Parts: sequence; C-alpha cells; structure tokens
Amino acid sequence: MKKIEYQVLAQQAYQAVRGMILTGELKPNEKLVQEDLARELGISRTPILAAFSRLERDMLVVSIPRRGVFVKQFSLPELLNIYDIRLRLEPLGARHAAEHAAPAEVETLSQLATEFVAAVAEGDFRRIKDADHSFHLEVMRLSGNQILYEMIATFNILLIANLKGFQKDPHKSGTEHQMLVAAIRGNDPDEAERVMYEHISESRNAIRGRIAEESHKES
Amino acid sequence: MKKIEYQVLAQQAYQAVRGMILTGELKPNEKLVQEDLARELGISRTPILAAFSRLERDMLVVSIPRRGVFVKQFSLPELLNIYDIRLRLEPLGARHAAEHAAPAEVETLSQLATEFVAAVAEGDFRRIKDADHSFHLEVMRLSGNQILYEMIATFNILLIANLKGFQKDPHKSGTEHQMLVAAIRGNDPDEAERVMYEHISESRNAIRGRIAEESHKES
DNA sequence: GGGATGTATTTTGAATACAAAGTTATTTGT
DNA sequence: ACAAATAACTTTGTATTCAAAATACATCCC
Repeated sequence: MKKIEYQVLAQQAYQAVRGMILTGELKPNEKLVQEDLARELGISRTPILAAFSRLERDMLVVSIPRRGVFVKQFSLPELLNIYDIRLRLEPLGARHAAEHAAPAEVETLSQLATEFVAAVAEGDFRRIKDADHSFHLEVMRLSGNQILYEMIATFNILLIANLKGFQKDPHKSGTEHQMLVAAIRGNDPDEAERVMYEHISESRNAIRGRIAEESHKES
Repeated sequence: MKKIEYQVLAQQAYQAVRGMILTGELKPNEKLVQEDLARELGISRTPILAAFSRLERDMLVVSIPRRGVFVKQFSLPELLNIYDIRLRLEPLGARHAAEHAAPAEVETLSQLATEFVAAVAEGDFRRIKDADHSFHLEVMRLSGNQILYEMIATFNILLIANLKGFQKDPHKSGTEHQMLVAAIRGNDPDEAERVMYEHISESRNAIRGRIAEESHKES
C-alpha cells in the first residue's frame, strides 16, 4: 500500500512564505498582508493564519495584534546572542554525536563535508550556505537530541535570512568540518566538542567585529 | 494615561489550555477536541486553532494532521535531553547576568531567592515550583539575551508539566540560589557560571538516576 | 499652509458554514 | 459468533461571512 504524503495547506503556506523570506522576496520589516498572500497562493486566509503562527515560532516574523505580521529584522547584537547560544549548544551536539554515531551515519556526514568543500571550490555562495546548513544539522541529528536538532535548525534559518555573505573564510570551515568528521568517526567526544567550539567561535568573533565596526562608524 | 491591556481571544485560549495542561486537568496523550474547548471557553474554534499552534511551538502538544492535537508526554530520556540543553544554556545566562546586572535588578533577584527559601520552609510544593521557575527566569532576563530567556521559559514549563515532585533537595537549591545572587551581585561571571552549572547538574543527575531505576525494573 | 477632526476604506480577528477525512456503530454474510 | 463491509456520526481543515479596529484620505478650522 502506498502512503500518500499529504500536505496540509497550512504547511504549504508556511513553506511558501518561509521561502519568500529566505530568498529576500519579502524584505525585513515588510508587512505580510493575509489576503495578498492568500490570493497569491490561491487559498483562503485561514491556513495563512496558521502559517503565521509557525513563522512566529521560528522567529522569522513578528506579530503585533490588530496591526499585522512583519518580517523580523535581527540586529547584530541579537545575532550575537544567537551565536552565544550556538556556541554552547553545537559543541554539546558534536560531543554526543561522537559518543554514539554509527559508522554508516558517519559516512553520510562525511559526504556532506565533502559536498561543502566542493561548494567552496566552486565558489557558489548559495550552495556553500546550503552545504554548511546541511552539515551542521546532520551533526545535531547524530547527537540523538531531537530538541537540540530543532533549535539549531531554526537558528540556522535565521542566520541565513539575516546574514549576507560569510562570517569567516570558507576554506578554513571546510578543513574544520573534516576535522570534526574525523573526531566523530574516532569516537572522541572531547575533540569533537573542542573542534566545534573553535569552529563556531570564529564566526561569532566575526559578528563581534562587525558590531565594533558599526559603533565605530557612529562615533 | 493608562494603557489598556487588551488580550486577543487566541491568547486567552492559549493561556487557558496551557493552564489546564500544567495543572493536570488535561492528561498526557489526551486528545484536545476543538469544539469541546471552544464551548468550554465560550468562543469559536478559530482562536482555539491559533492557540494550538502556539502550544505546539512550546512543545506542550503534538499535532497529527486530520487526527487531532494531543497533550505531549515526554519520556525520561527526552527530559534528560532538555536537561543537557539547560546545563549548557543557564550557566551562560548566569555569566552574562553577572557581567552586567544593575544593583536594582540584583535586588529583585535577591527577593525571588528569599521567596524560594520561604516557600521551602513552608513546604508548599506548588509555591516552591513557582518560586524556582521565577528565580531561574529572572536570571535569564538579567542576562540580556531575550532569545535565551524565551527558550528557558519554555523548558521550565515543560519540566513543570512533566515532572511530578522534585529532582533534588530544595533546601540545597535555596542555598545555591543565594550563592548565585552573591556571585551576580559581586560581578563574578566565572563563579556565577560555576554555581549555576553545579546547581542544574544535580537535577540532571536525579533524572539520570530515575532512568537507571526504570531500566532496572524492566530487567 | 499646517494641524485637527471626521469619514471612507482596508485589514484584521472571530464566528459560522461546508466538505472531506476519520471514527464508531451496525449490519450482513459465512 | 465473528469478521468484513457499510452506514451513521464526529471531527477536522478550509472557506466564507461579519464586526471591530486600524489606516488612509479628505475636509474644515485657525
């Protein structure tokens, strides 16, 4: 018997709107008008409303009662806050991944690391971001902590939506990804945690640098 | 001029249902029937639907399309996953609170620590849980990281809804809360982080103990 | 001309209506 | 008597309708 993968309209609406935000079709602070979106997607306003709730959960939009829903714009300090959290959580995930990843799972991860390096070699920004996203997410999946996985997934989406360009040298990232794969393959939790910490720490410092620049400009 | 605190029905429904889950009026795995809730609250199904979305975001319910929405039941391993995350995040919040909490804010926190001790002295379970919740949340608020605050708020709610009784000696918790206040007051980030880590670590170990018991019983 | 006031339009939030899927109960055949 | 099939009913998901609030616009007054 064939299982029909059936999508609720609200789900489709959620993905459609999220896509529009990620591609920049919907700009930060832009108001999301229910009827416009409903007409564009060819559905009624009801599923749009449900989609808004999920987007708010993902922190991609902000809802102000009786005023509307707006694409959320993160400030650099807010992004730094997110990095502070990632810097604590992703090393945890890397540790647990190293503790109990099966060989087959490590191979999948290794392929994602290879894809990242390939994307860097090609220089395709979009592809690099996607590969990075997939790699980090796969590590969290291997950690076995589902809640952790979902939290990092959300943060990654936010960073993609809010950060143009890269935070650090992608070649260096590629090397670090492969070091992490090695640590997980070798069941070395301490090393996995350390590599992930350093890896994210540098991106975080890049954001700090940007904040320093900004405050310098203002003075 | 007085600001009118106006509540959207969806918001009210959300709080009402959340309360029912926290008090145990709605039991784990129980199905939430839209119309029953709507009738009980004297509103239509539409705001109930929006409330469901928010409850799902808070992980208090699980939605299965075309089947219904059910009160989520966490297993002990899942609760341990949550503790693993708290163990990484709350020390971070304590550190940042110690870095830049204003004296007036520290006083508010100190009062919450006192209230916790008073609740322990009285022995009122509900009051102890509330005081603990308020204290931990206030530390996160003082950290200045809004996202961190919201994440911990959600986790606390989950733990309240899923853990009956305490994880550790509340008298010990009271002492640790006051040690933390001292560290924050003295602007000692390292000490604040260490105290919070130890504090949560013990609760986490209590959960691990419970998991060990369970697996022992089965054998 | 600039600001305040009132009116029209738009947009949201909630209630109701309806069709499709799921659940339960009943019937039918062996 | 039991299992399969079917009918009756719930319940969900979506659309539509309606009322209240917010925004935009025009008019009036100074």
